[in-house]
Amino acid sequence: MRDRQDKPGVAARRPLLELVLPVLRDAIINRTLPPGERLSESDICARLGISRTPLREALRILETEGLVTMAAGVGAVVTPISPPDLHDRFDLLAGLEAIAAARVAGRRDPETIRRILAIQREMESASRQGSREEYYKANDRFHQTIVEAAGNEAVLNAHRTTMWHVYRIRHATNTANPLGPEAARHHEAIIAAVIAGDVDGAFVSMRRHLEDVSDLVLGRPVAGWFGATDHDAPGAG
Amino acid sequence: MRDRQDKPGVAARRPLLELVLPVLRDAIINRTLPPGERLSESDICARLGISRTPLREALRILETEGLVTMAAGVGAVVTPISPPDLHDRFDLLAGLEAIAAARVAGRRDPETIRRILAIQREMESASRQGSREEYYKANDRFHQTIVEAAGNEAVLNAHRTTMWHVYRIRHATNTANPLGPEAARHHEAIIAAVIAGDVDGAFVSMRRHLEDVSDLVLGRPVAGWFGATDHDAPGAG
DNA sequence: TCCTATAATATCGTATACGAAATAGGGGAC
DNA sequence: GTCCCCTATTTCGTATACGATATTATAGGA
Repeated sequence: MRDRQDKPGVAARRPLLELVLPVLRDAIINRTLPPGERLSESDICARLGISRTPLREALRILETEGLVTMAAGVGAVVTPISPPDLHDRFDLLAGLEAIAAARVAGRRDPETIRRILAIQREMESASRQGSREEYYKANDRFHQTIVEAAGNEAVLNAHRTTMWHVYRIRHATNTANPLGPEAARHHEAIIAAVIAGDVDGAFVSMRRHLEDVSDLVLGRPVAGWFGATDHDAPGAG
Repeated sequence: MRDRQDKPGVAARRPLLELVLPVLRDAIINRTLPPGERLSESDICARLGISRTPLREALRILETEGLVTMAAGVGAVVTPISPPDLHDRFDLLAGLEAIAAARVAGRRDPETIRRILAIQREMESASRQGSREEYYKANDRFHQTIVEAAGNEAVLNAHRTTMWHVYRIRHATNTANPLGPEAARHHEAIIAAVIAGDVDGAFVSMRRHLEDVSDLVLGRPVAGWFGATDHDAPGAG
């Protein structure tokens, strides 16, 4: 624990919170800490080699982000996954990306458009080659690029937080849902609106696209969604 | 400090955090703690009669909400007000309420429509009587009702957090900007779309309305906006 | 007079300690 | 055999303590 930089020269003064928070967050997102898992403070402290003070600050932040649920006197739990909650978050995502798309359309920044078109070509290429992995990565970049290009910190933050919740169910949906050609057509509509500077068009087409994705993803529940309960353990039934 | 409920009967077990967080948040929103104010932990602890442990948890939450800015080793500061940041947040607000309006339009719940129309009449009445106070209150209810009626927890949360930032500049804008007749016309368009079940129409008209409000509010900076700095003290210049 | 370096002070980050509530386990009554 | 109650242990909420860093004040020199 005492192995922080002894030289306070360049990059010293890193609160343990900043070390611990991403670790916990990543563990929750990638299901190392599965939904419903009880988070014993002493256990985590021992595992991470820190005291409870910075850990509790991290838990409070995760609670604010919705990744952890805390009950007074009882403790912290990795927020269980609930389809209604996810539906709400996808809706929120639609609003966030719609605003971003509208802004990008309003700007018509050539560099941004160039980048989006390049990603579009990557998606087409991946689609032709049947490379699902590449396709999904490019798809992520497509959305991420638009949100970043909007240049709105508040939207970007809300988007990031929302995506953490989406990522948490990715492992179950990525392979399950072949959201290929429809998505490509939607993307074309969005891109066309952006290039044309059609603000309302970009706004509406992005919302519609994400609502379709939401229906596609949430309309097909996958085993394991409800988190670690005893009666749907892997291999059971 | 030892005056918590001795009877653990009904509503015991209230962490100090839950007591302190709203107090600090309200103080920031209503400018009892003005933008830029340094938040000395020991001072606040003494004033509130608590120890630093729950206070720091509250500060971390406020930091996540964007109301407080913390620098490692330096401490907490009430986040200064910045027009670009506010612009971003108004944009976010537009996306959130647009999604809410779209959902409300999709539902066409009679009770919700009835309520919205009632608020609309209140606004007209207040407008005729020139009662600015009543008008603004009804206006708040109009937006709040739509967001709540959407029934989306994620959107509601994001909206609440965003509104805290908006409230913080209310005192400066409420009296300064006569957003009367234009807003009324916008509201009519939104209501019409909701009643007609026109999802896209509600989505777009709500966004447009809030962008106009944003331009109106942020296009006219008011003294005091940049918070407590020495060189723009009241009466100066 | 202004700048710099050094020392004193205040404040932060983290660890630990303590009281209280919740949970778990065992024994007894029905 | 089942249910309930009581006790023991764990875990949480909060306070306090300590080392380290940032800030401020002070004194010296240019």
